Amino acid sequence: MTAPRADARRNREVVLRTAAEVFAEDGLEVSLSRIARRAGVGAGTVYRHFPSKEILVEAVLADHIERMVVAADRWATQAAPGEALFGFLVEVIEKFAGRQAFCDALTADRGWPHATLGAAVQRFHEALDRLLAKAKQAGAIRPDVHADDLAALTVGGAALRAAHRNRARGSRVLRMLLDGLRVTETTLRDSPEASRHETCVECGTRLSVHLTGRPARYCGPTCRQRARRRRVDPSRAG
Amino acid sequence: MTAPRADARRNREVVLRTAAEVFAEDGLEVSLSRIARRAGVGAGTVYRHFPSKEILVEAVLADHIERMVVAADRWATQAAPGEALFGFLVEVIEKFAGRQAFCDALTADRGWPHATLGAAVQRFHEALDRLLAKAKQAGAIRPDVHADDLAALTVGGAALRAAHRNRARGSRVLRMLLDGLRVTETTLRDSPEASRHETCVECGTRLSVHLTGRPARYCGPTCRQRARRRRVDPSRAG
Amino acid sequence: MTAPRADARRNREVVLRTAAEVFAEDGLEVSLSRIARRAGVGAGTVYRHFPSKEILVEAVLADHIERMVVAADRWATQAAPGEALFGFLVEVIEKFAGRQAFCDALTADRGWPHATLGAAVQRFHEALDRLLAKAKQAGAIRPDVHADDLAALTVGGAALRAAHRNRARGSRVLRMLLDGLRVTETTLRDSPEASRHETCVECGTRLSVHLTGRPARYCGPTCRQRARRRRVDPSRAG
Amino acid sequence: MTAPRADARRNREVVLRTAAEVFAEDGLEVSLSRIARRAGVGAGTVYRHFPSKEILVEAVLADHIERMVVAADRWATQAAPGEALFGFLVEVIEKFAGRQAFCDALTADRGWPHATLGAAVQRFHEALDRLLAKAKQAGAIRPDVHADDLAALTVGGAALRAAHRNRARGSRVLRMLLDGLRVTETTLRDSPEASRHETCVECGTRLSVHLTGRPARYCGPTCRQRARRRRVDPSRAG
DNA sequence: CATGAATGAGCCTTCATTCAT
DNA sequence: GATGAATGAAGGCTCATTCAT
Repeated sequence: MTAPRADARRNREVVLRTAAEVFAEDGLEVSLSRIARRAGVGAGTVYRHFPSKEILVEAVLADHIERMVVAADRWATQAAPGEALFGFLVEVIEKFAGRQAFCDALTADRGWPHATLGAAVQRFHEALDRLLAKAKQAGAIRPDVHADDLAALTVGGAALRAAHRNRARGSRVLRMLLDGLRVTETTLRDSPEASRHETCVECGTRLSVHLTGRPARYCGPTCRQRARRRRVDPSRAG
Repeated sequence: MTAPRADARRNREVVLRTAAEVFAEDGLEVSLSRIARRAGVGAGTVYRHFPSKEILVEAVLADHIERMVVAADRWATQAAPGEALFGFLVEVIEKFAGRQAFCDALTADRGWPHATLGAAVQRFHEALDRLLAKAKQAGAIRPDVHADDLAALTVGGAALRAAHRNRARGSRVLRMLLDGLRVTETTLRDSPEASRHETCVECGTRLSVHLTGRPARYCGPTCRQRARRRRVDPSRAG
Repeated sequence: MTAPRADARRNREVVLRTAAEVFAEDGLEVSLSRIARRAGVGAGTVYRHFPSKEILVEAVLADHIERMVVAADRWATQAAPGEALFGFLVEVIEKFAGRQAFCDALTADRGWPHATLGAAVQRFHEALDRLLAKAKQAGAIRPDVHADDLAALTVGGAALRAAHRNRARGSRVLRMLLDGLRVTETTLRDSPEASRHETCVECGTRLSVHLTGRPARYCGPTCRQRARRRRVDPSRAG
Repeated sequence: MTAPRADARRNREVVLRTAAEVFAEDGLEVSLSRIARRAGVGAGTVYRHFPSKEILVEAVLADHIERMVVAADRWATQAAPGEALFGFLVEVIEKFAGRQAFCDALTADRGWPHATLGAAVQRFHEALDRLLAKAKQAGAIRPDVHADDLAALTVGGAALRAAHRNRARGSRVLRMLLDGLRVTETTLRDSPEASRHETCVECGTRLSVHLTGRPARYCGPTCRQRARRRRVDPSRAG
């Protein structure tokens, strides 16, 4: 009863790992038979563990995202808050550079019919949020940055890295961009912590200044509501 | 001689426009028959104008890139150098956000067998280069930025914009990143124009400081050679 | 009323000639548009003169076969009976070598839905028959050879010529074969003119010898009937 | 390891046999789906065994040619040299009559991209050569006949048989032709074994007679060289 | 009448999925 | 459980034929 389990589990691992390799090399379009052949198993075996190609794809993506969650926790315990956040972002970007499908998974709201991937993405966002909160507390990052911003930045960074023909310069540009998120005198003055905001805390639109009354934080009810929704149910965000 | 041409040319336009829409919506994988159906023509008509799917894809991509070239020239004549460059970058990013395939085309060196697309990309890079040169002359951007950096930034920016669930915040993050390229006191001090560099002008690696001798500009022979190649033959870049 | 006729007729000729060339070069499978393009006309013009590809094919084949009929008549008037027949056979074989479709037409009973080709083939057989009759009268060919035999020999000869890698040797083999049809002492003894036959005049099966009664000419009622049919209606032959 | 093989091998056989039938009936142009339907399998199954239509075609042709090689060896061991050769020729002709494509394969030098067919044709020629050599030794056939002549004769014979509406008469004509290859007093006088040749041994052109010097065997250096090439490398022949 | 663009059925081929072995 | 053969629905592409210009 336990003996065959070991075999099966190992097969599952092999298929998963092989699929990840092949997807990374040639995209999600590769045929299942190629994956099966490279994994050294029959097509039927793939189907035993992953009832459809879509499920296999999701499993691969979820697996990689879970690894990023693990990495996030590692950074959290092994580096100062600021370094942890930025180190993690760079690690994700490097890992996902050139793997369009993996990036898509990070932000895709819908289209993935099974829950596995959604849950992994959820955990990824939470881990990112934890790193971000600590970095903010430590004053290592602008306080008006959201976790969503970083998730999107991750995707953009990976695309940038993949697009730059010169790896070294790609890294340099990336560092320049990330440095823009660190606290500066200017950003401090603009941050939500300052008593009076010049731009909408939610979308950044410049606010008209009223000398009387409580200083405005949002450009209008739309952004106020949006920020409220996030506070109530962070998963819905947007 | 002109009579049938009118019909045919209009059909060609319709197919091209429809293909662009469908590609943007569902990616390059959509079937030609779907494009044909949506364009209101038969499959054969698509093939009359574009002898293979690959050619159709390239035509769509090249068309969009050419439009960006036109936009670049428009910005060049209608705005101050700094605004022209940044306005153009934002326009490209907004247009290409969510259109992975279009972005791929911008940086793909090879793999597109027909010359049309390659030529369009070439013109795009040249237009970008012209805007960049003027912006540098006007002191509106860090002088250590290359056209390649901006092309990659464009791709990354489009990905970021597409990835951010909140359009407004996506724009804000983007603006933050682009602002990082503008000249600041710090960047001035780091620029190649300064007498002594702290980082490699080519790749940004921190340089060890030697108090004697001519101040180093590169981290080593690799980067020095790379910069030289670019000066000699800008098209090879990298 | 007559002016456009001239144009049209010329176009018909051009298409017919071009089609013949292209069919000979690349087989019957070539697309009509290629023929039209090479003929310098539009596809519609081809269809004006030949309402379907099949009809065009038949027209080409019939045209070539008619030319052979003309050639047959030329040989009949310009050479001695024996030379006329053998010269004609060689000419047909040389012309049709390597043109499978043209050969098929010579013997195909059915499958060509329109009458044009059938009529041409009929005339070809008649012309062949006339040459054969004269040659027999002149004693230049074995008297037990039928027109059908020669038609089939023509097809086989063309195939042989096309199949032999060495043109000169191909011709030699062909000559050997044709010489087999000329009268020899042996064939004379076997001919129907001899009073007693050893083989069936129709199919060549050896006859059992009966010392009494009228000597048999056929191996049985089947062959007797077949010979009779040919005498009554030569076109049905077989 | 052997279990599924049984099914698969049987399917392969069925497809091969069915394809042969259909090709024989309707030519090489028939669609694969028709073959699949008639074989009682799905289109994909055909592709599993024959990765492209071209490969299937070659497999069918090679299969039939190999059978002829087997038949040649059978004749060689079971009949006197002369009968073996002529019996074999008749068998090939009867089998290939009406199967244009099969005949084409026998003489096509190139155009078949995969080696299978070429190898089979090679073996066919070698088998034919062995039969021919023995027949010559036995004095059962004119000594100036080459294997190439017989290959071409085979093709021509098949075409003749297919073209003749009357099977029995077709056979008779064929026999007449083949008899032309047997040794006669006349041919003996013309053969290369005779001390003085009147025609070129290679191509049959009449030779001008020189009373002095060694009697010529070839009409010129071209034919002499050709004969020499054949002696050195029979596969290049031509 | 000529033109050549439009049509759409059909072909070869691939591949996710099922199922007999 | 594993295997890999079988299936059949698309997809890209061609081309005979029709029809607007």
